[in-house]
Amino acid sequence: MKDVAARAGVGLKTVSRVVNEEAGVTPDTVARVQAAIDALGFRRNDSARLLRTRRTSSVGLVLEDLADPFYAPLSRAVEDVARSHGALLFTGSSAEDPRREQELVLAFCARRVDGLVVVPASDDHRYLAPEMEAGVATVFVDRPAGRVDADVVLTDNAGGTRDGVAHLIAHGHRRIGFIGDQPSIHTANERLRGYREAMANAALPVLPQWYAMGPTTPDRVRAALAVMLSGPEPVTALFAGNNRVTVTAVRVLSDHPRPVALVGFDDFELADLLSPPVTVVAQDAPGLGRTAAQLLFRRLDGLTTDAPTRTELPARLIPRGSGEIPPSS
Amino acid sequence: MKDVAARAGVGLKTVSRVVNEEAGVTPDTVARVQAAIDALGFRRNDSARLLRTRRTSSVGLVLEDLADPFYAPLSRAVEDVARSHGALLFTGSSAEDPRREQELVLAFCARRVDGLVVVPASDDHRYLAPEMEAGVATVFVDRPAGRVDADVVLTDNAGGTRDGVAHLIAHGHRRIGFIGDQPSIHTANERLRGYREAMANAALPVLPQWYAMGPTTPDRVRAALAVMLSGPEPVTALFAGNNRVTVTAVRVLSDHPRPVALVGFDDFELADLLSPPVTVVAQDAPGLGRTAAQLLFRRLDGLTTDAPTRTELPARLIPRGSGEIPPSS
DNA sequence: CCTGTCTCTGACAACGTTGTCCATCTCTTG
DNA sequence: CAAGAGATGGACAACGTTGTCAGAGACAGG
Repeated sequence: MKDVAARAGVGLKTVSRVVNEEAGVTPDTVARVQAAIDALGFRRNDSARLLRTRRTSSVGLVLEDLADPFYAPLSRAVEDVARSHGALLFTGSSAEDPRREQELVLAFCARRVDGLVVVPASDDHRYLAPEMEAGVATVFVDRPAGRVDADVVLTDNAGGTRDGVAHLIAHGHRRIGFIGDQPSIHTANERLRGYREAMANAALPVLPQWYAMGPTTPDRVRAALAVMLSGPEPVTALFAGNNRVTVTAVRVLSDHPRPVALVGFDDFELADLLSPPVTVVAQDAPGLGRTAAQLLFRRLDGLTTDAPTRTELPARLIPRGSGEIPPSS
Repeated sequence: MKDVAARAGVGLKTVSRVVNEEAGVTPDTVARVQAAIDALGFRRNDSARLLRTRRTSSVGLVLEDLADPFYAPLSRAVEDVARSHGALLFTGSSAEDPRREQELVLAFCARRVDGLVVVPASDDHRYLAPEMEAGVATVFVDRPAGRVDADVVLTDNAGGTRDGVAHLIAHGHRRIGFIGDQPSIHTANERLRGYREAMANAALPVLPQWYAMGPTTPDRVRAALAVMLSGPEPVTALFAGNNRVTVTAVRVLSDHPRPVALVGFDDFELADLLSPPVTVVAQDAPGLGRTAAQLLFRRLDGLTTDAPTRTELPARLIPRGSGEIPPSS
């Protein structure tokens, strides 16, 4: 910038004015400065600029896995909102590791991002309190924040599961299984709760061998399914607590002698091409991201200074076939 | 930092030394400073730090769509490499729009990223030349750079397609269709070339109605397929030029009276669960990202100052069933 | 006790911008 | 013609950090 000023024969501040398109510069001078800028290939250093203005026009996004088909559209939605507000996006994957989450968040804060969108991997975010007090707007998405008061955008996991299980009950099922993720994950618990509620609403018992919570690796899911499908009171339908469970269940059930109804939480591409097409309870991943980001910018722009809010987006049942299979004994 | 220094009763520089764990500070002083840091909740401002050190420890990633199932793993791989080098990642989606690509790239450069990984949306990157000269390491991935000399990491698109089409030929097909993306996209052209070469190698003719290039929306693909499958010389097999084409083709072909063999470029989740399971030519998306990022950091760390390189990663044929269907007339 | 060496510490400038404030110049108006 | 107003331009400090360099003690040796 110094060089540009020298070459154009003007003061430093005048160049700054031209670069920022401020008023009060003669067209003639503007042209001279512009020429110098082009000649020198000058590009403003935003780090310095932002050091001065104390706004970085960037937000940080921490999620579990950038490559996960559920989170990828979410991050794209956050990006789109950020772009429309002229902000750039830092992204990072926590890989479900609380330490990595914290590292990323603090690294973003050290870069002085204006705001954060976080899919929590931990249940204790007190480490964020000083940052939030210092003015870093923060929105948690998909899972609630832990021990800190902040905006939260969630899917109605319990409600969605309730609907899905009720759908199975409406099709005549009485013995329904549930396989969910580790109980340490909030959404997994909520879905289990929805399952229990739906069963209770229909005055149906839940046998201990009918539900399983834990890591959703294929072999664990297989094992859990084997238990549910055998014994004197085998399930005639399964609610799969997430994507990975659904996929494994499809594989297992296609080899099973008896047809078993299936509803899965989370939609996935090609669900309608499988045989039978898979009935799912779909979350609105882009909606989560969009809502969270919009909330964030509303705070950043000072349009909201209300107390933190909790938003729940509905999940939508999409009947496709596998959830409408009648019970068979 | 000033506050910390005041509170600890030491000089500014001493605090800086403690924060950076530099040697030459009495343990006693370190403790005092550390206490002040904790008490004040101080966190170093990296923007300022990096303004001084002229290294931002961040890289920018521009790709077509963060939410695309092909690019998501690629970006995750770039992120992992960046993390292992202590760098953070800016991401942005160009949405296949050259103007957006340039905006993003220049915004990243204004932030003074150390390096860039770019999936080009344009075929002219001369605008990057000044930045690269100024020291921004740049690697292009998935598609070659335009009018600028830089590192490039590609998939062997032509070779992969050749293998896929040869596979169909080996299974007895003589009339093979090809549906690809817009000719303005480099990979689409390469794949078309591979198709032509494979046919030529087997001394097979390629009728004009057997191949189609253009936007890969479902209805256009449907239309193209309808043409190929009708007439006096209908194709008995199809090579689908990308993911979206494959999916649409699966839908159309499942309704088709005559079985038609199918090989698709790009693997996708659940391809093995469809009936028939879909034979694909799989790219190594994480490999592309990893290779590109490693190349980037090798340059950043000064381990390589050679001329820009061109790396081609092989594509791998995965037979699953749909590509092994014999011709039927 | 003086000198030299070594260790620890701090003052100061610099990084590249922008905000503040003042100087100058050119009009307009009384 | 003087004075005021408005437009234009520049000097300087500041943002929060680090690199450079020199000062202040401590300690050993002559």
